[in-house]
Amino acid sequence: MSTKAERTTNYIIETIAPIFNKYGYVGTSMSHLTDATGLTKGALYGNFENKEALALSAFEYNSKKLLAAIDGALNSEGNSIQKLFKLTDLYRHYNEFTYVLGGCPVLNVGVDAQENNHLLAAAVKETVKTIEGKIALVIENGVKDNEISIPVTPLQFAKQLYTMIQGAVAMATITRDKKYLLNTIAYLDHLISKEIKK
Amino acid sequence: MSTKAERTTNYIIETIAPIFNKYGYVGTSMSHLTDATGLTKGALYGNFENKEALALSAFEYNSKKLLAAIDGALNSEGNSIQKLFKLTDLYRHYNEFTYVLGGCPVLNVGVDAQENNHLLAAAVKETVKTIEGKIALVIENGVKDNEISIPVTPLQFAKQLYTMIQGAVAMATITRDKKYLLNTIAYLDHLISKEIKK
DNA sequence: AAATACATATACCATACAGTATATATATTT
DNA sequence: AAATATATATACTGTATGGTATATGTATTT
Repeated sequence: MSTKAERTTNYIIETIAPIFNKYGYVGTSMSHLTDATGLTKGALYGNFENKEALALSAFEYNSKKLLAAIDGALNSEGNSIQKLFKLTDLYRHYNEFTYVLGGCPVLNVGVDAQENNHLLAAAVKETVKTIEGKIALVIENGVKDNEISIPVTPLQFAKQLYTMIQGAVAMATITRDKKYLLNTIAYLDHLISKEIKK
Repeated sequence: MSTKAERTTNYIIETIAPIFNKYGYVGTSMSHLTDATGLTKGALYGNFENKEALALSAFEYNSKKLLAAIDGALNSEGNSIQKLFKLTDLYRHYNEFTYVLGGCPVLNVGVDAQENNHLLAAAVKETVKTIEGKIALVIENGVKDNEISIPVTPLQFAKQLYTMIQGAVAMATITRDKKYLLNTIAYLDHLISKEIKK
């Protein structure tokens, strides 16, 4: 059984994660957090050193959820091509998926923290690297198994793929229009089935 | 000859534009702005109604600079394909271009203002629409002149193109690695010359 | 050059901010 | 159940925030 503090800590993190993600590091105030959690500053500062620690935990929480979803797609049954389709499927519905997270953590925190919190910015960079690595691994196996043929290295291709996906995420976020996701994913599915599949 | 206030107003806008773009709407404080301009709050509030008006003017200033650069590319001499290459050329060096603006205004303000300032968010949306329209026009003329062949409408293709570009901008911003821009632009140049050029 | 209009600086609001010391309440152990 | 350890609430820092009234300074007009 977990201690009271552990449960409170978890409750705080999952409650504030979408808030930091939506309003950004500077845009989120401690009163935002006390309001949302129904706890006092005493409770928050009893479980976290400061605002920065709260924001970092919030991002890590969202990042883990995202990475778990990506893992779910890329470690699913089937060959490499099928795994990539599972990934594009995730991003086809990324709007709904990220709703509870308060938006895309990579995009929101990545852009927001850039000049406002360097620890957060570094954490996002790390998440990006992890995601690209996961995609690259699937592609690498696809090449090994003679399912996939690409003109660049697996990591390079993974970066290209993820860049296009994040472009759709960015545009959908900025314009609040999920068609960007739908159309880009349609394009990527075409790319996967017609261009890289042997 | 312009009045003193006009000159001061212009000086304020061009000085604060990169600051708002870098630190965001909430992340930028009035003391940031007085420090950067060397002026007092009296001067700032004498020329602008409030912080929001300052931020809107700052974004409009950056937006105009961006649109002017895009116009410079798309209205250059040559056929439609050549114009598109001029556009990709702009984004190949987008890092250097946006340095004085404090980063990409579409990405930075688009993400930052989303939940923090709805007027700003709407202004970015408008800028996106304008950019997509400009690109679509060039593609439309290319189709008319029988230079270009695309499987979707010109506007749809323009949106796809801009989405990929903004993906590279986002990734380059988040990771501070301009290779994303170079590689994506290389891919787009290939796409233009091998896929859509007749 | 004097009078007037305009622009900027100063000094000040009230409020919100992140953070803390300490008291009170709640779990956990004995 | 009592004693102890732990967790949360309260009340309070000092500072920074956006914004303003007014005084001072600077252009522009006459």
